[in-house]
Amino acid sequence: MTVTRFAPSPTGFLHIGGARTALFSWLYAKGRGGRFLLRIEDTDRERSTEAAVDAIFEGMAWLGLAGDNPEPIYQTQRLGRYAEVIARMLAQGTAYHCYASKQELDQLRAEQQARKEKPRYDGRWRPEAGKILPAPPQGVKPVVRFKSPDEGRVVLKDLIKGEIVFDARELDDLIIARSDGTPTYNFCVVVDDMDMGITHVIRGDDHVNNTPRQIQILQALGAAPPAYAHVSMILGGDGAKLSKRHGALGVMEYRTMGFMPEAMLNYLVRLGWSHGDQELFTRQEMIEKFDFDHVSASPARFDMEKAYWVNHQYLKVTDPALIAPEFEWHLRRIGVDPDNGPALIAVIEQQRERCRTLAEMADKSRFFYEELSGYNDRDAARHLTPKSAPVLAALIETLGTSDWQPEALHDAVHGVAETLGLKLGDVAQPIRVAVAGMAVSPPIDHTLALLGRVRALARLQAAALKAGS
RNA sequence: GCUCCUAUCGUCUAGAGGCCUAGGACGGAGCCCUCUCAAGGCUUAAACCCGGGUUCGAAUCCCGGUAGGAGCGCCA
Repeated sequence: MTVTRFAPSPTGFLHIGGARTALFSWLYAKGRGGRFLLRIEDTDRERSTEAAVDAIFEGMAWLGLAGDNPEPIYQTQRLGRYAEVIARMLAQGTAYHCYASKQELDQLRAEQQARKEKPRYDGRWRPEAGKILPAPPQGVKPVVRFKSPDEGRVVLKDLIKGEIVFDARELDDLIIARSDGTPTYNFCVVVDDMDMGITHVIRGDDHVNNTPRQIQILQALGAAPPAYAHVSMILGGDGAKLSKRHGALGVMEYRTMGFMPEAMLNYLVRLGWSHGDQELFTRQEMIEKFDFDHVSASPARFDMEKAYWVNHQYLKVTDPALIAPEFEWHLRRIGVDPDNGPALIAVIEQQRERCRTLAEMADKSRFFYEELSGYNDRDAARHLTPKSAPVLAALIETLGTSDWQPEALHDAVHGVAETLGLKLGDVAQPIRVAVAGMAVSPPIDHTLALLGRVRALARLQAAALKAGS
Protein backbone atom coordinates (compact mmCIF):
# COMPACT_ATOMS: atom_id res chain seq x y z
CA MET A 1 0.00 0.00 0.00
CA THR A 2 1.14 3.49 -0.77
CA VAL A 3 1.94 5.49 2.34
CA THR A 4 3.01 9.12 2.17
CA ARG A 5 3.54 11.68 4.86
CA PHE A 6 3.83 15.38 5.46
CA ALA A 7 6.42 16.17 8.08
CA PRO A 8 6.74 19.87 8.83
CA SER A 9 8.89 21.25 11.58
CA PRO A 10 6.80 23.56 13.73
CA THR A 11 8.84 26.71 13.49
CA GLY A 12 6.23 28.87 11.78
CA PHE A 13 2.96 28.85 9.87
CA LEU A 14 2.13 26.58 6.97
CA HIS A 15 3.52 28.40 3.98
CA ILE A 16 2.68 27.98 0.35
CA GLY A 17 5.52 25.63 -0.48
CA GLY A 18 4.70 23.37 2.43
CA ALA A 19 1.05 23.41 1.47
CA ARG A 20 1.94 22.24 -2.00
CA THR A 21 4.14 19.36 -0.87
CA ALA A 22 1.39 18.40 1.55
CA LEU A 23 -1.09 18.49 -1.30
CA PHE A 24 1.10 16.42 -3.60
CA SER A 25 1.61 13.85 -0.85
CA TRP A 26 -2.07 13.77 -0.03
CA LEU A 27 -3.08 13.43 -3.69
CA TYR A 28 -0.55 10.74 -4.39
CA ALA A 29 -1.75 8.60 -1.50
CA LYS A 30 -5.45 9.19 -2.16
CA GLY A 31 -5.04 8.44 -5.83
CA ARG A 32 -3.66 5.02 -5.02
CA GLY A 33 -5.96 4.07 -2.19
CA GLY A 34 -3.12 4.65 0.24
CA ARG A 35 -2.60 6.51 3.48
CA PHE A 36 -1.39 10.03 4.12
CA LEU A 37 0.20 10.59 7.50
CA LEU A 38 1.10 13.64 9.50
CA ARG A 39 4.24 13.91 11.54
CA ILE A 40 5.63 16.83 13.49
CA GLU A 41 9.39 17.13 13.40
CA ASP A 42 9.98 18.87 16.68
CA THR A 43 13.37 17.58 17.68
CA ASP A 44 14.64 21.13 17.58
CA ARG A 45 13.35 22.20 20.97
CA GLU A 46 14.81 25.63 20.57
CA ARG A 47 12.66 26.66 17.66
CA SER A 48 9.62 24.42 17.82
CA THR A 49 6.52 25.97 19.33
CA GLU A 50 3.05 24.85 20.23
CA ALA A 51 1.64 27.86 18.41
CA ALA A 52 3.34 26.79 15.21
CA VAL A 53 1.90 23.30 15.52
CA ASP A 54 -1.56 24.81 15.84
CA ALA A 55 -0.97 27.14 12.92
CA ILE A 56 0.03 24.24 10.70
CA PHE A 57 -3.02 22.21 11.70
CA GLU A 58 -5.22 25.22 11.09
CA GLY A 59 -3.82 25.62 7.59
CA MET A 60 -4.18 21.94 6.80
CA ALA A 61 -7.73 21.92 8.08
CA TRP A 62 -8.68 24.97 6.03
CA LEU A 63 -7.32 23.31 2.91
CA GLY A 64 -9.11 20.09 3.78
CA LEU A 65 -5.96 18.00 3.87
CA ALA A 66 -6.47 15.63 6.75
CA GLY A 67 -3.97 13.04 7.84
CA ASP A 68 -5.14 9.44 8.06
CA ASN A 69 -3.53 9.06 11.44
CA PRO A 70 -6.02 10.39 14.01
CA GLU A 71 -3.16 11.68 16.12
CA PRO A 72 -0.11 13.07 14.36
CA ILE A 73 3.22 11.63 15.33
CA TYR A 74 5.56 13.84 17.30
CA GLN A 75 9.22 13.05 17.11
CA THR A 76 9.76 14.13 20.68
CA GLN A 77 7.51 11.26 21.73
CA ARG A 78 9.76 8.77 20.03
CA LEU A 79 13.02 9.52 21.76
CA GLY A 80 13.15 6.06 23.30
CA ARG A 81 12.90 4.43 19.92
CA TYR A 82 15.73 6.55 18.48
CA ALA A 83 17.96 5.70 21.44
CA GLU A 84 17.27 2.04 20.88
CA VAL A 85 18.26 2.21 17.22
CA ILE A 86 21.38 4.19 18.01
CA ALA A 87 22.42 1.63 20.60
CA ARG A 88 21.95 -1.08 18.03
CA MET A 89 24.07 0.74 15.46
CA LEU A 90 26.78 1.35 18.01
CA ALA A 91 26.79 -2.36 18.84
CA GLN A 92 26.87 -3.31 15.18
CA GLY A 93 29.64 -0.90 14.43
CA THR A 94 27.64 1.16 11.92
CA ALA A 95 27.95 4.10 14.28
CA TYR A 96 30.64 5.30 16.66
CA HIS A 97 31.43 7.89 19.29
CA CYS A 98 33.24 11.02 18.30
CA TYR A 99 34.89 13.21 20.91
CA ALA A 100 35.81 16.13 18.69
CA SER A 101 34.64 19.38 20.22
CA LYS A 102 32.63 22.01 18.40
CA GLN A 103 35.63 24.30 18.42
CA GLU A 104 37.77 21.60 16.91
CA LEU A 105 35.20 21.02 14.20
CA ASP A 106 34.80 24.71 13.48
CA GLN A 107 38.52 24.99 13.05
CA LEU A 108 38.59 22.01 10.74
CA ARG A 109 35.85 23.53 8.62
CA ALA A 110 37.63 26.87 8.46
CA GLU A 111 40.85 25.23 7.32
CA GLN A 112 39.09 23.23 4.66
CA GLN A 113 37.31 26.27 3.36
CA ALA A 114 40.56 28.18 3.29
CA ARG A 115 41.93 25.39 1.15
CA LYS A 116 38.83 25.65 -1.07
CA GLU A 117 37.73 22.20 -0.13
CA LYS A 118 34.27 20.97 0.65
CA PRO A 119 33.92 21.16 4.44
CA ARG A 120 33.55 17.70 5.89
CA TYR A 121 34.34 15.60 8.90
CA ASP A 122 37.79 14.08 8.53
CA GLY A 123 37.05 10.82 10.34
CA ARG A 124 39.46 11.39 13.20
CA TRP A 125 37.38 9.25 15.58
CA ARG A 126 36.20 6.80 12.96
CA PRO A 127 37.20 3.28 13.89
CA GLU A 128 39.03 1.47 11.16
CA ALA A 129 40.71 -1.90 10.99
CA GLY A 130 44.25 -1.51 12.20
CA LYS A 131 43.75 2.12 13.17
CA ILE A 132 44.68 3.25 16.67
CA LEU A 133 42.17 5.72 18.06
CA PRO A 134 43.29 8.32 20.60
CA ALA A 135 42.16 7.84 24.17
CA PRO A 136 38.80 9.54 24.79
CA PRO A 137 39.37 12.86 26.55
CA GLN A 138 38.19 13.12 30.17
CA GLY A 139 34.78 14.61 30.83
CA VAL A 140 33.82 15.05 27.21
CA LYS A 141 30.40 13.82 26.19
CA PRO A 142 30.75 12.35 22.72
CA VAL A 143 28.36 12.66 19.81
CA VAL A 144 27.41 9.60 17.83
CA ARG A 145 28.33 9.55 14.18
CA PHE A 146 27.09 7.31 11.43
CA LYS A 147 29.89 5.29 9.89
CA SER A 148 29.22 6.05 6.29
CA PRO A 149 30.44 3.50 3.76
CA ASP A 150 33.12 5.27 1.75
CA GLU A 151 33.24 2.96 -1.21
CA GLY A 152 31.03 2.93 -4.27
CA ARG A 153 28.15 5.13 -5.10
CA VAL A 154 24.65 5.82 -3.89
CA VAL A 155 21.96 5.98 -6.55
CA LEU A 156 18.84 7.99 -5.88
CA LYS A 157 16.06 7.29 -8.34
CA ASP A 158 14.01 10.40 -7.91
CA LEU A 159 10.47 10.33 -9.26
CA ILE A 160 10.75 13.94 -10.37
CA LYS A 161 14.41 14.55 -11.08
CA GLY A 162 15.37 11.18 -12.42
CA GLU A 163 18.44 9.23 -11.43
CA ILE A 164 20.97 11.09 -9.32
CA VAL A 165 24.27 9.45 -8.52
CA PHE A 166 26.45 10.36 -5.56
CA ASP A 167 29.97 9.19 -4.99
CA ALA A 168 30.22 7.68 -1.52
CA ARG A 169 33.44 9.60 -0.95
CA GLU A 170 31.39 12.80 -0.94
CA LEU A 171 29.44 11.60 2.06
CA ASP A 172 31.09 12.17 5.41
CA ASP A 173 30.11 10.73 8.77
CA LEU A 174 27.19 12.77 9.97
CA ILE A 175 26.17 13.15 13.58
CA ILE A 176 23.11 11.13 14.46
CA ALA A 177 23.05 11.92 18.17
CA ARG A 178 24.19 15.11 19.86
CA SER A 179 26.39 15.08 22.91
CA ASP A 180 23.30 15.49 25.06
CA GLY A 181 22.00 12.27 23.57
CA THR A 182 19.20 13.74 21.45
CA PRO A 183 19.00 12.44 17.91
CA THR A 184 19.37 14.68 14.88
CA TYR A 185 17.07 15.29 11.99
CA ASN A 186 18.62 13.12 9.28
CA PHE A 187 18.53 10.18 11.59
CA CYS A 188 15.01 10.69 12.95
CA VAL A 189 13.53 11.02 9.49
CA VAL A 190 15.01 7.73 8.46
CA VAL A 191 13.79 5.86 11.53
CA ASP A 192 10.36 7.47 11.38
CA ASP A 193 9.84 6.83 7.71
CA MET A 194 10.96 3.26 8.19
CA ASP A 195 8.75 2.66 11.24
CA MET A 196 5.75 4.34 9.67
CA GLY A 197 6.10 2.23 6.55
CA ILE A 198 6.41 5.26 4.28
CA THR A 199 6.65 4.09 0.69
CA HIS A 200 7.04 7.50 -0.96
CA VAL A 201 8.93 10.36 0.55
CA ILE A 202 7.71 13.59 -1.01
CA ARG A 203 9.49 16.71 0.14
CA GLY A 204 11.24 19.89 -0.93
CA ASP A 205 14.27 19.54 -3.15
CA ASP A 206 16.45 21.23 -0.57
CA HIS A 207 16.65 17.69 0.80
CA VAL A 208 18.22 15.99 -2.21
CA ASN A 209 21.71 16.29 -0.80
CA ASN A 210 20.59 14.65 2.44
CA THR A 211 19.03 11.73 0.66
CA PRO A 212 22.11 9.64 -0.11
CA ARG A 213 23.07 9.65 3.57
CA GLN A 214 19.56 8.69 4.55
CA ILE A 215 19.72 5.84 2.08
CA GLN A 216 22.99 4.68 3.59
CA ILE A 217 21.55 4.74 7.09
CA LEU A 218 18.55 2.76 5.88
CA GLN A 219 20.91 0.23 4.35
CA ALA A 220 22.88 0.01 7.56
CA LEU A 221 19.60 -0.69 9.31
CA GLY A 222 18.80 -3.38 6.80
CA ALA A 223 15.74 -1.57 5.46
CA ALA A 224 14.80 -0.94 1.85
CA PRO A 225 14.73 2.76 0.96
CA PRO A 226 11.38 4.26 -0.04
CA ALA A 227 10.79 5.99 -3.36
CA TYR A 228 11.66 9.67 -3.33
CA ALA A 229 10.10 12.66 -5.05
CA HIS A 230 11.86 15.96 -4.58
CA VAL A 231 9.64 18.88 -5.40
CA SER A 232 11.26 22.10 -6.51
CA MET A 233 10.59 25.24 -4.60
CA ILE A 234 8.12 28.02 -5.13
CA LEU A 235 9.52 31.46 -5.81
CA GLY A 236 7.88 34.81 -5.26
CA GLY A 237 6.27 36.62 -8.19
CA ASP A 238 9.53 38.50 -8.69
CA GLY A 239 11.53 35.30 -8.98
CA ALA A 240 13.20 35.77 -5.63
CA LYS A 241 13.22 33.13 -2.97
CA LEU A 242 10.32 33.33 -0.57
CA SER A 243 11.36 34.08 2.99
CA LYS A 244 9.84 35.52 6.11
CA ARG A 245 10.91 38.98 5.20
CA HIS A 246 10.21 38.54 1.53
CA GLY A 247 6.66 37.65 0.65
CA ALA A 248 6.35 34.30 2.36
CA LEU A 249 2.77 34.10 3.53
CA GLY A 250 0.94 31.51 5.54
CA VAL A 251 -1.97 29.82 3.81
CA MET A 252 -4.35 31.49 6.25
CA GLU A 253 -3.33 34.83 4.86
CA TYR A 254 -4.63 33.71 1.52
CA ARG A 255 -7.91 33.07 3.24
CA THR A 256 -7.90 36.63 4.49
CA MET A 257 -7.17 37.81 0.97
CA GLY A 258 -10.37 36.08 -0.07
CA PHE A 259 -9.29 32.81 -1.58
CA MET A 260 -11.45 29.70 -1.47
CA PRO A 261 -9.56 26.67 -0.18
CA GLU A 262 -10.47 24.61 -3.24
CA ALA A 263 -9.21 27.35 -5.53
CA MET A 264 -5.99 27.54 -3.58
CA LEU A 265 -5.53 23.80 -4.03
CA ASN A 266 -6.25 24.07 -7.72
CA TYR A 267 -3.74 26.86 -8.22
CA LEU A 268 -1.14 25.02 -6.19
CA VAL A 269 -1.56 21.71 -7.96
CA ARG A 270 -0.96 23.38 -11.30
CA LEU A 271 2.17 25.01 -10.01
CA GLY A 272 4.63 22.39 -11.17
CA TRP A 273 2.18 19.72 -12.21
CA SER A 274 0.21 19.57 -15.42
CA HIS A 275 -2.29 17.36 -17.12
CA GLY A 276 -2.18 18.39 -20.76
CA ASP A 277 -3.94 21.71 -21.19
CA GLN A 278 -6.34 21.33 -18.31
CA GLU A 279 -6.37 24.21 -15.85
CA LEU A 280 -9.30 23.49 -13.57
CA PHE A 281 -9.68 20.31 -11.58
CA THR A 282 -12.15 19.18 -8.99
CA ARG A 283 -10.58 17.62 -5.95
CA GLN A 284 -11.64 14.23 -7.26
CA GLU A 285 -10.01 14.88 -10.63
CA MET A 286 -6.80 15.91 -8.95
CA ILE A 287 -6.79 12.68 -7.00
CA GLU A 288 -7.42 10.62 -10.09
CA LYS A 289 -4.96 12.37 -12.37
CA PHE A 290 -2.07 13.46 -10.20
CA ASP A 291 1.22 11.70 -10.83
CA PHE A 292 4.90 12.49 -10.67
CA ASP A 293 5.56 11.90 -14.37
CA HIS A 294 4.24 15.36 -15.02
CA VAL A 295 5.73 17.27 -12.16
CA SER A 296 8.26 19.83 -13.30
CA ALA A 297 11.77 19.65 -11.91
CA SER A 298 12.34 23.38 -12.14
CA PRO A 299 11.22 26.01 -9.66
CA ALA A 300 8.00 27.93 -10.26
CA ARG A 301 6.93 31.45 -9.45
CA PHE A 302 3.77 32.21 -7.58
CA ASP A 303 1.67 34.34 -9.88
CA MET A 304 -0.95 36.28 -7.96
CA GLU A 305 -2.88 37.22 -11.10
CA LYS A 306 -3.34 33.62 -12.13
CA ALA A 307 -4.26 32.65 -8.58
CA TYR A 308 -6.96 35.34 -8.63
CA TRP A 309 -8.24 34.02 -11.93
CA VAL A 310 -8.49 30.48 -10.57
CA ASN A 311 -10.28 31.76 -7.49
CA HIS A 312 -12.72 33.67 -9.66
CA GLN A 313 -13.47 30.54 -11.65
CA TYR A 314 -14.39 28.79 -8.42
CA LEU A 315 -16.51 31.67 -7.20
CA LYS A 316 -18.44 31.57 -10.44
CA VAL A 317 -19.34 27.90 -10.40
CA THR A 318 -19.32 26.74 -6.79
CA ASP A 319 -22.71 26.18 -5.18
CA PRO A 320 -23.46 29.49 -3.40
CA ALA A 321 -24.53 27.56 -0.34
CA LEU A 322 -20.95 26.31 -0.07
CA ILE A 323 -19.51 29.78 -0.52
CA ALA A 324 -21.83 31.38 2.04
CA PRO A 325 -19.98 30.35 5.22
CA GLU A 326 -16.68 31.65 3.86
CA PHE A 327 -18.40 34.83 2.66
CA GLU A 328 -19.94 35.32 6.07
CA TRP A 329 -16.52 35.00 7.64
CA HIS A 330 -15.27 37.83 5.44
CA LEU A 331 -18.23 40.06 6.17
CA ARG A 332 -17.76 39.67 9.88
CA ARG A 333 -14.09 40.24 9.49
CA ILE A 334 -14.70 43.72 8.14
CA GLY A 335 -17.29 44.42 10.77
CA VAL A 336 -20.41 43.83 8.73
CA ASP A 337 -23.40 42.10 10.29
CA PRO A 338 -24.57 39.47 7.78
CA ASP A 339 -27.99 39.34 9.44
CA ASN A 340 -28.71 42.98 8.76
CA GLY A 341 -29.50 42.57 5.09
CA PRO A 342 -30.32 40.22 2.24
CA ALA A 343 -29.66 36.49 2.26
CA LEU A 344 -25.99 35.70 1.67
CA ILE A 345 -26.74 33.26 -1.10
CA ALA A 346 -28.73 35.85 -3.05
CA VAL A 347 -25.91 38.35 -2.75
CA ILE A 348 -23.33 35.79 -3.80
CA GLU A 349 -25.35 34.98 -6.89
CA GLN A 350 -25.25 38.60 -7.94
CA GLN A 351 -21.65 39.33 -7.00
CA ARG A 352 -19.78 36.18 -7.89
CA GLU A 353 -19.25 37.13 -11.50
CA ARG A 354 -17.72 40.49 -10.69
CA CYS A 355 -15.43 39.63 -7.78
CA ARG A 356 -12.19 37.75 -7.90
CA THR A 357 -11.98 37.28 -4.17
CA LEU A 358 -14.35 36.95 -1.25
CA ALA A 359 -12.66 39.90 0.41
CA GLU A 360 -13.55 41.99 -2.59
CA MET A 361 -17.08 40.60 -2.54
CA ALA A 362 -17.51 41.48 1.09
CA ASP A 363 -16.27 44.97 0.52
CA LYS A 364 -18.49 45.54 -2.49
CA SER A 365 -21.49 44.15 -0.63
CA ARG A 366 -21.22 46.34 2.46
CA PHE A 367 -23.95 48.65 1.33
CA PHE A 368 -26.51 45.86 1.44
CA TYR A 369 -25.94 45.45 5.16
CA GLU A 370 -25.10 48.82 6.58
CA GLU A 371 -26.05 52.44 6.05
CA LEU A 372 -24.04 54.44 3.56
CA SER A 373 -21.20 56.26 5.20
CA GLY A 374 -21.16 58.73 2.33
CA TYR A 375 -20.86 58.85 -1.43
CA ASN A 376 -17.82 58.27 -3.53
CA ASP A 377 -16.85 61.86 -4.36
CA ARG A 378 -16.17 61.36 -7.99
CA ASP A 379 -19.27 59.27 -8.62
CA ALA A 380 -21.50 61.69 -6.75
CA ALA A 381 -20.11 64.65 -8.65
CA ARG A 382 -20.89 62.84 -11.83
CA HIS A 383 -24.26 61.31 -11.14
CA LEU A 384 -25.91 63.21 -8.28
CA THR A 385 -26.24 66.55 -10.03
CA PRO A 386 -29.09 69.05 -10.36
CA LYS A 387 -29.67 67.44 -13.72
CA SER A 388 -30.30 64.09 -12.13
CA ALA A 389 -32.59 65.47 -9.42
CA PRO A 390 -35.73 65.18 -11.55
CA VAL A 391 -34.70 61.70 -12.60
CA LEU A 392 -34.44 60.64 -8.98
CA ALA A 393 -37.76 62.28 -8.21
CA ALA A 394 -39.43 60.38 -11.02
CA LEU A 395 -37.84 57.19 -9.83
CA ILE A 396 -39.08 57.64 -6.27
CA GLU A 397 -42.55 58.19 -7.63
CA THR A 398 -42.57 55.18 -9.93
CA LEU A 399 -40.71 52.78 -7.68
CA GLY A 400 -42.91 53.77 -4.79
CA THR A 401 -45.75 51.86 -6.36
CA SER A 402 -43.72 49.11 -8.00
CA ASP A 403 -43.81 45.53 -7.05
CA TRP A 404 -40.39 44.88 -5.40
CA GLN A 405 -39.19 42.09 -7.62
CA PRO A 406 -36.32 42.19 -10.13
CA GLU A 407 -38.62 41.93 -13.14
CA ALA A 408 -40.99 44.64 -11.98
CA LEU A 409 -38.12 46.88 -10.94
CA HIS A 410 -36.49 46.32 -14.28
CA ASP A 411 -39.64 47.46 -16.05
CA ALA A 412 -40.06 50.41 -13.75
CA VAL A 413 -36.54 51.71 -14.31
CA HIS A 414 -36.83 51.24 -18.06
CA GLY A 415 -40.18 52.99 -17.94
CA VAL A 416 -38.71 56.06 -16.27
CA ALA A 417 -35.90 56.22 -18.81
CA GLU A 418 -38.37 56.03 -21.64
CA THR A 419 -40.70 58.62 -20.19
CA LEU A 420 -37.88 61.08 -19.70
CA GLY A 421 -36.33 60.24 -23.04
CA LEU A 422 -33.07 59.16 -21.43
CA LYS A 423 -30.70 56.32 -22.02
CA LEU A 424 -30.84 53.60 -19.43
CA GLY A 425 -27.40 54.52 -18.18
CA ASP A 426 -28.54 58.04 -17.34
CA VAL A 427 -31.08 56.56 -15.00
CA ALA A 428 -29.24 53.55 -13.68
CA GLN A 429 -26.07 55.35 -12.67
CA PRO A 430 -27.72 57.90 -10.39
CA ILE A 431 -29.62 55.04 -8.75
CA ARG A 432 -26.39 53.18 -8.20
CA VAL A 433 -24.68 56.05 -6.54
CA ALA A 434 -27.83 56.73 -4.51
CA VAL A 435 -28.21 53.20 -3.16
CA ALA A 436 -24.67 51.85 -3.23
CA GLY A 437 -22.77 55.06 -2.66
CA MET A 438 -20.71 54.35 -5.75
CA ALA A 439 -21.13 53.79 -9.46
CA VAL A 440 -20.44 50.09 -9.30
CA SER A 441 -22.93 47.41 -8.32
CA PRO A 442 -24.69 44.36 -9.71
CA PRO A 443 -27.45 44.98 -12.30
CA ILE A 444 -29.61 47.76 -11.00
CA ASP A 445 -32.84 45.79 -10.80
CA HIS A 446 -31.22 43.08 -8.71
CA THR A 447 -29.41 45.62 -6.61
CA LEU A 448 -32.67 47.30 -5.73
CA ALA A 449 -34.40 44.01 -5.14
CA LEU A 450 -31.71 42.81 -2.76
CA LEU A 451 -31.56 46.07 -0.90
CA GLY A 452 -35.27 46.04 -0.18
CA ARG A 453 -37.95 48.67 -0.69
CA VAL A 454 -37.53 50.62 2.52
CA ARG A 455 -33.78 51.01 2.33
CA ALA A 456 -33.77 51.71 -1.39
CA LEU A 457 -36.43 54.41 -1.26
CA ALA A 458 -34.84 56.10 1.73
CA ARG A 459 -31.50 56.23 -0.04
CA LEU A 460 -33.09 57.58 -3.19
CA GLN A 461 -34.73 60.33 -1.14
CA ALA A 462 -31.44 61.25 0.47
CA ALA A 463 -29.71 61.27 -2.89
CA ALA A 464 -32.43 63.41 -4.45
CA LEU A 465 -31.89 65.94 -1.70
CA LYS A 466 -28.16 66.02 -2.35
CA ALA A 467 -28.61 66.18 -6.10
CA GLY A 468 -30.99 69.10 -5.84
CA SER A 469 -28.76 71.16 -3.58
C1' G B 1 35.41 26.40 -3.20
C1' C B 2 33.21 21.41 -3.59
C1' U B 3 28.76 18.31 -4.56
C1' C B 4 23.97 18.22 -6.53
C1' C B 5 19.79 20.33 -9.25
C1' U B 6 17.43 23.47 -13.01
C1' A B 7 16.90 26.07 -17.95
C1' U B 8 10.15 26.62 -23.80
C1' C B 9 6.20 33.32 -24.48
C1' G B 10 6.45 38.44 -18.80
C1' U B 11 4.21 34.02 -15.64
C1' C B 12 2.32 28.65 -15.15
C1' U B 13 3.01 25.08 -18.64
C1' A B 14 2.16 21.27 -23.36
C1' G B 15 6.00 18.84 -25.79
C1' A B 16 9.00 11.41 -24.49
C1' G B 17 13.48 12.69 -32.35
C1' G B 18 9.65 13.88 -37.56
C1' C B 19 2.46 15.35 -35.84
C1' C B 20 6.05 22.27 -34.13
C1' U B 21 4.61 27.44 -39.24
C1' A B 22 6.24 25.37 -31.07
C1' G B 23 -0.03 24.39 -28.39
C1' G B 24 -3.03 25.98 -23.95
C1' A B 25 -3.84 29.17 -19.66
C1' C B 26 -2.94 33.84 -16.76
C1' G B 27 -1.54 38.64 -17.76
C1' G B 28 -1.10 42.50 -22.07
C1' A B 29 -3.18 44.95 -26.61
C1' G B 30 -7.45 45.65 -29.91
C1' C B 31 -12.57 44.90 -31.33
C1' C B 32 -17.71 43.30 -30.22
C1' C B 33 -21.57 43.09 -26.46
C1' U B 34 -23.34 46.32 -22.47
C1' C B 35 -27.26 50.30 -17.17
C1' U B 36 -21.83 50.51 -14.01
C1' C B 37 -18.24 46.90 -12.78
C1' A B 38 -17.70 42.37 -14.40
C1' A B 39 -18.67 38.20 -17.33
C1' G B 40 -18.74 36.50 -22.35
C1' G B 41 -17.22 36.34 -27.72
C1' C B 42 -13.53 37.33 -31.45
C1' U B 43 -8.61 38.98 -32.98
C1' U B 44 -3.53 39.87 -31.73
C1' A B 45 1.72 40.46 -29.88
C1' A B 46 4.94 37.26 -27.15
C1' A B 47 9.33 31.73 -25.98
C1' C B 48 12.68 26.59 -27.24
C1' C B 49 19.75 30.28 -22.76
C1' C B 50 24.44 29.82 -25.97
C1' G B 51 27.93 26.60 -28.63
C1' G B 52 29.27 22.01 -30.34
C1' G B 53 28.07 17.04 -31.50
C1' U B 54 24.69 12.31 -32.56
C1' U B 55 20.97 11.72 -36.52
C1' C B 56 18.30 11.74 -42.99
C1' G B 57 15.89 14.89 -39.14
C1' A B 58 16.46 17.80 -32.56
C1' A B 59 12.70 22.15 -28.17
C1' U B 60 13.28 16.87 -27.41
C1' C B 61 19.45 12.67 -26.98
C1' C B 62 24.99 13.63 -25.59
C1' C B 63 29.04 17.04 -24.27
C1' G B 64 30.72 21.88 -22.97
C1' G B 65 29.69 26.79 -21.62
C1' U B 66 26.52 30.52 -19.34
C1' A B 67 22.92 31.82 -15.87
C1' G B 68 19.97 30.72 -11.67
C1' G B 69 19.26 27.65 -7.33
C1' A B 70 20.11 24.03 -3.29
C1' G B 71 23.32 21.61 0.08
C1' C B 72 28.08 21.30 2.57
C1' G B 73 25.66 22.44 11.26
C1' C B 74 25.89 18.85 17.86
C1' C B 75 19.07 23.31 12.23
C1' A B 76 15.13 20.93 10.21
